[in-house]
Amino acid sequence: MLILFTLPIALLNMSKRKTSIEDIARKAGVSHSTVSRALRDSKLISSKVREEIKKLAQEMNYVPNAIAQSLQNQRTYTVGVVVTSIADPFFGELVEGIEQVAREAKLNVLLSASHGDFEQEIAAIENFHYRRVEGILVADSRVSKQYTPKLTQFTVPTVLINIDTEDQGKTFHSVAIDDRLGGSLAVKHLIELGHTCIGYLGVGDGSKAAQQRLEGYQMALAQAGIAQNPDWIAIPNPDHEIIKDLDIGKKMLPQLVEAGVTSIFCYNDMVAVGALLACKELGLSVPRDLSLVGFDNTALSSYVTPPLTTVSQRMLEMGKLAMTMLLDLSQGKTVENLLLSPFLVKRDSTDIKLYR
Amino acid sequence: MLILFTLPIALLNMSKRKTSIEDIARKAGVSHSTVSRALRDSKLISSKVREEIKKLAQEMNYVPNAIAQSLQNQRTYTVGVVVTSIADPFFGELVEGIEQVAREAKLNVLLSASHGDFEQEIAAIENFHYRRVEGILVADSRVSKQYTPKLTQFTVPTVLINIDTEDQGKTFHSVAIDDRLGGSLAVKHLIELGHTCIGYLGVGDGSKAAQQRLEGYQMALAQAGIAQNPDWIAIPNPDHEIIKDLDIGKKMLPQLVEAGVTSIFCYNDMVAVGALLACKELGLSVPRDLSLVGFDNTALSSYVTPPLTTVSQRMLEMGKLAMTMLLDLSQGKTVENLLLSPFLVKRDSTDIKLYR
DNA sequence: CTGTTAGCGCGTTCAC
DNA sequence: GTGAACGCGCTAACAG
Repeated sequence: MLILFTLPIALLNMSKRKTSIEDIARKAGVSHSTVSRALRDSKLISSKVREEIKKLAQEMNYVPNAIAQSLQNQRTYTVGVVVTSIADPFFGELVEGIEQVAREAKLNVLLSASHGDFEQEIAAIENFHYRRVEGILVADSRVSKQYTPKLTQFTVPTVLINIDTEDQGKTFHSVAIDDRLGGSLAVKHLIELGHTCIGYLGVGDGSKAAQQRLEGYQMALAQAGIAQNPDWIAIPNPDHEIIKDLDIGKKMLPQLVEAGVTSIFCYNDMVAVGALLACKELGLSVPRDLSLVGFDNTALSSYVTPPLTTVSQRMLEMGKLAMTMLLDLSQGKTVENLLLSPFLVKRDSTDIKLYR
Repeated sequence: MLILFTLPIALLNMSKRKTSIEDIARKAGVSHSTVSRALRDSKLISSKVREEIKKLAQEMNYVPNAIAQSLQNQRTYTVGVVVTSIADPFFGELVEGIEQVAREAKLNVLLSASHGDFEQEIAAIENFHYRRVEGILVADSRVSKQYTPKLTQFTVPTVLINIDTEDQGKTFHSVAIDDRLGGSLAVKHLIELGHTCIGYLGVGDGSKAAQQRLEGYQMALAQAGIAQNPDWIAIPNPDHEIIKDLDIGKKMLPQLVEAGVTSIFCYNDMVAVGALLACKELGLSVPRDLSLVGFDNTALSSYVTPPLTTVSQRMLEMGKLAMTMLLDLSQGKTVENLLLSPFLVKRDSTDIKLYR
């Protein structure tokens, strides 16, 4: 009878359930708390039995159970990260940065993709909450403003990345890139090269980035006292089917050339590459006939011909800073929102204006 | 006395600790198990108190504790993923695929980067074990063979991605790309275009991929009955300082041209782009004077001029398949290792051989 | 239908 | 130095 009962239990233990401190306690003829102490190098335990228990644990290849520990410690050593798309090299860099400093702080990263969908973003964050993460990072949500009501319930430190937080409460913190400065840098560079007919080639989403880069463009022109021409600004109608940035660059370039610009600041590298391709079709030489500046400093920008002058986003750094901020936050420190300054990367797609 | 004791506890509850089913049970005047059942829609509970409890839970904005549930269920609904670098767009795509099917299966993804370091890979996997993940995915480890001894201890289903498993035991499973076939596809394409002097431009790491792509090249030539020339194979000395793939392409191209090839199969897109740049410097036109084939089908390949003919890796699909395999595994199904067939993407860097 | 009890694996008093 | 007992939050078995 006794055998009939112990057999299946033993089988279960062997097959699936991992060894616990109770298992090794039984084998060592001590109590489970002695084992717990021995494994944690408590000085209360005689060094003799401590070594013995450690050896035993090794043999039974014991692996402590983080779940049980979490329940006891009230700590999960986990942070949650939400990005719109993992495949986007941009967010890849960002997550890399986050993971690096998380790892140093002995924290693990739980990753979720929202695909730009509001529902999925909320679901991901609630799930993180459910799992008791110790911090949350949300990157580049376009629907961020709808967050506020739902998110204020959350007690977990949260930092938003590349989201406009000007109108947010004190609940959230953020690190973002200064797109206005970026646009301004690009245009100033062109001005320094002697250009005065400078175009802007943008995209039609209503994003904060799009708006601010354009503002940077206008600011730089105004500061230099250069007259602005509406025909030099090309932005596709937002009603249009969503087309790829590359195609936007391709299709919109001719009208700017037509309008007489000698240089163009493009919303991003993709648009710039599109413009570059269009130039080739038109028989225009870059930078001889037309100077082009991109934005983002994606890997792409250095491999096209000619390599693109562009504005660097520093996503890796943003990830590191955001995670560092999260760490500070969970230690009760007060933090300041960060607005990172992008910088110009000069390559070969820009040159001094030729007077022909 | 009683007040002195309850006050700090109450404060603690208010400040940090989230509301538990016990909290809401107390407020509702029922037992905690009644609350548990009500929340889980047990039919044992009268619909009246069930609704009442649910409303109460809502008000106290109760969020169940996944940790406590895990301890009880013996399930974590978590899988661990190890990649060498998250920033690499390649792995970004892979992880995207993994996350997509994980999400459908209600599983969360714990992400770790190894940076190609053996120690870190092991550490990541042990950490996953410690956290009781329900499955592990490891991508592209070059030191995979050293794994076996350590990893056989693990009972968690594990699938290896893009790792040669021919010599591995039955403990692990894998999905990988057929590099040999890929190389063969590329070269066959060149043969069909009339080329007979076909070069191979490779890299000097001793990876399985490097070796098998070269084998594919040789196989295709042999099958077509085309004579092989050692001078048409350019592979940098592995002793050299580790240089970037792009530079390898740039530096090694001239010697192949010298040797008289009319087309080249490059180890990857990066090498091919390097070769492309070198061609420009030499005044060679691609594909007029020289046809070039890459490997990987990175975003890059479609944006250079001319767009690169290349072999597609399908990382997104690999991620999906690997995760699906993991799911099957944890359901006790028997699975077969997968060897994915890459396919050729024809673009503009290859053309029929011109007789001049 | 509902309450009581036990237990998931572990850390931690509090006694001995 | 060591063991017994309790609690972390929850589910499930067993009583009523």
